[in-house]
Amino acid sequence: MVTERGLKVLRAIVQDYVDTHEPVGSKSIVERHAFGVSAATIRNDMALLEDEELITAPHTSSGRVPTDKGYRVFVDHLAELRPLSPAQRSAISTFLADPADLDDLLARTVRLLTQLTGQVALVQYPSFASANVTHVELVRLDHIRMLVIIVTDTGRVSQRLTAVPQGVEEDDVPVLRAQLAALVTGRSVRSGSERIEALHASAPAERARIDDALLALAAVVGEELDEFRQDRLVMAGAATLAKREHDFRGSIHPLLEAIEEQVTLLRLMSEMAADDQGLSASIGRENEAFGLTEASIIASDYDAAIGRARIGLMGPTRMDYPSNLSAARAVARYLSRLLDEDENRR
Amino acid sequence: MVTERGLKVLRAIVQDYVDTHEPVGSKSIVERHAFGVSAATIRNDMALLEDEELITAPHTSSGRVPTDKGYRVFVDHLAELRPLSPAQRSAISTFLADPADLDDLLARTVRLLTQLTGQVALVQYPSFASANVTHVELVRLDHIRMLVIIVTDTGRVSQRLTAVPQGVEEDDVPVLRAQLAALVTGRSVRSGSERIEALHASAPAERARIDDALLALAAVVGEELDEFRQDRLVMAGAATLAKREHDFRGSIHPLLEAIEEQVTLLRLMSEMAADDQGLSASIGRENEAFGLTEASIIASDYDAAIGRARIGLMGPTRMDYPSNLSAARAVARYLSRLLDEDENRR
DNA sequence: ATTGGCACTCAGCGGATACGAGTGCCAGGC
DNA sequence: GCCTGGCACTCGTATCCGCTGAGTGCCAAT
Repeated sequence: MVTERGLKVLRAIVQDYVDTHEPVGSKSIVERHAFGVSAATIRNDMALLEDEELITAPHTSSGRVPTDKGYRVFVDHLAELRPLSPAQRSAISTFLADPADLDDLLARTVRLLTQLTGQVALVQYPSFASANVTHVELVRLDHIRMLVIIVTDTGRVSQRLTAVPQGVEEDDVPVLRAQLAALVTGRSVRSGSERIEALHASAPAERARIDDALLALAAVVGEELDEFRQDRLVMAGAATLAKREHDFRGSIHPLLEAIEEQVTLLRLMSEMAADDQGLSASIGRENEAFGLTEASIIASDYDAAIGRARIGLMGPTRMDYPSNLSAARAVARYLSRLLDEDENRR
Repeated sequence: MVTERGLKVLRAIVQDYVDTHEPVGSKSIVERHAFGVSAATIRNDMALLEDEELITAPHTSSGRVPTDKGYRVFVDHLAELRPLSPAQRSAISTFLADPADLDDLLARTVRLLTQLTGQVALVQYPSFASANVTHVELVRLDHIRMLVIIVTDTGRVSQRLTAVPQGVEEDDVPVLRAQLAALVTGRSVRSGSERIEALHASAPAERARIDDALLALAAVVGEELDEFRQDRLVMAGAATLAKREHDFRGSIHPLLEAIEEQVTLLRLMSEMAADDQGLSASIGRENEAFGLTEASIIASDYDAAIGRARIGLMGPTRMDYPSNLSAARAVARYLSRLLDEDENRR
């Protein structure tokens, strides 16, 4: 069992270690923090913390370093986040002012986050899976080339150029357009995609009555809708890793891999359990299943009109959790507000 | 003046150094390469090469290492590129088979290149500046939200969701569409963009006669066209850098920076002068103006229907030029062929 | 429960030494 | 005139050694 003072000692160790990047000893603790006790007492507490595997000594007779478990307890018992400076607050609002569209907003958010924290920033797109299709547009470019455009109520637009081998006459376009629209407009992306799948899976006899061109176009629409269902991620700040590679036991390779393999990070971010404030952290070896053992990821939920998504930060296990959590939360809140306004304006 | 054998010695030094990553001495040269002379003779040649600043000794009495200038001479006097292995050849064709569209093709190309060479791969999009606008489509989503779509003859499509504050009635859409089309269809991206600029710069009296909605939409079209004129780049393989950071005098930071700052790399790639085969290389300090001094970039032109563009590789100055140049050339040729076929099919 | 004291441990540092790969130069040979 | 073997010399790297100092664990006293 860890005592009250034991927790304070742990906190001091984490803070000092994050600051100095050096194992912290009992003496330096009493010097830097106003504990009312002597170094020897702290030593006793540290021995207990070591029993609990919250801290560890890199070598006999050296200062102590928090273990992953220690960081975990530290984060869970965080008294308070470090509030943002006024400069940081104003940076958020100026940086995110007047976004052109969602892409632009999230691109700026990710740059803002990496600038505020110096860490790799991750911004997850809100999922479009539950968005509703409002428009399907069909444009005939020439005899066989058609342009299919899909718009959802969340403002996402996607288009796809496709070739219809059997060719399409200009006169047929309105009919095809209406048929496609009947298939998916007003429906959610998910259900639209399912209907198209059903269409292709239907009995040959039934399918024979359907125009081949329609079938081909519907297939394209289906593919596009499936793309809507995939989560997306934008990132920034990878360059900052190079400066601090010794923070990652020498190799930033796993981190760069993860950055290129967006899928891993997406899964990781989705699986993290958030607290009541929407904040979450995954520390060190807790990420082992995702190929990361020397890195921590913290994330904060934000609310878009469509649903929740997350923004996150990835950095060394030994990161400044109070500041980073606080920055992530502040940006997430601001983002939610912007997206709500946006929703109301429509 | 460098003798014939001097050149052979330089070649041996570059090859061995790339292989072993260690300064190469006169003795090891006569061992590994079938020179018909003794180590002392090689030493004399090396002294000459050092006078020409093609090689240098890291410290007195150590083996020699090629200088940037040495690599340059090596590349310029490259007798022949190392031919690709059959496995590599077949990898190219299977990897690039049946691309869905240009984006897909280039995304695959970049992954292929990084896989073939283990370097960071760069693929420049062909410039759309000289493409011609074939369609402008206008879709009314609701009273104020309009969707503008632009298609070029090169198959690139782009769309933009925009709000027209004064609102647009459904009945007005065909007129507006026709007016926009008159402005830009059939014209090149460049000239279309210029006409729209002229429209906005025209005298107030004249502009007063133009519908406000049209002006707003034309502005959006103009912005999109400008975006067509910007070059784009896709990259892959950044993760491979981490393993080899000591190849870059310790810091891969400038490289990661360059990767995040795509603009720099784009400029660098555009400014490189290609030889008659379409190959080019920029070595070490030759890239100083772009913030890179420990890296080399090699590039190979490829022909898209629209015009030339480049694919490239970025790696340590001490890279395997014969193999990498050869890989880049092979992929570029294959890419050109695919894009030509594509053109013919239309 | 806390404290001062004390013996002990061990990483890091600087200096000394040995080693060896590689060079430059020279005199002699083809 | 070019090539070669030989030789003295240089200097980076590895190794050992002893020292220092920060930090610990434990104990007896408060």
